[in-house]
Amino acid sequence: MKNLKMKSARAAKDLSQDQLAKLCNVSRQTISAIEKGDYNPTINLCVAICKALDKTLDELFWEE
Amino acid sequence: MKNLKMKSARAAKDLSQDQLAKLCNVSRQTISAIEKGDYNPTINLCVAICKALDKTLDELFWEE
DNA sequence: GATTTTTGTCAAGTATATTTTACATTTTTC
DNA sequence: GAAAAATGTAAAATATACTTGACAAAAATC
Repeated sequence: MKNLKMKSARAAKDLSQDQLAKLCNVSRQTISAIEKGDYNPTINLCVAICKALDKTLDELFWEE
Repeated sequence: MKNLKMKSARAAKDLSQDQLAKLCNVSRQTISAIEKGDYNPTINLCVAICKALDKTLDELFWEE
């Protein structure tokens, strides 16, 4: 499913997908696919995203 | 680096690598490699491991 | 101390995360 | 409302997560 927590955390930092992608050293398409919920990123990428957005793993990638 | 938090959470549940692997539907070698810190699992696998060990992502996979 | 269970590790193969290029659509800005 | 920026998406290629099978070493059990 879509990752709206990530999308809103990115909005809160006023970053485009492309800017976030560069901060994380991945392609824009990868960021897009993760927000869209298409796939299953690696933990290292999740951590990079969290650090770029000042969030933790539980805040962005945990569901009950 | 080694994931000692995961190793000790597994010990706390008295599970072998093989038993944890079965709970997560992966091979024992994958669990071994993650504990050893050799590589970079996907977030879905991390979540499966957390649920099997009654921990959250931050507890097992977050570093400052 | 012999047996069994658990763990480390390697090599070759398969599945899939991620990239690159590219174009269309939507949203923002002037 | 035209121009620019941001996003959705698709196909083909590449990198790497993960599997399978196998053997040796270490730790636990008797």
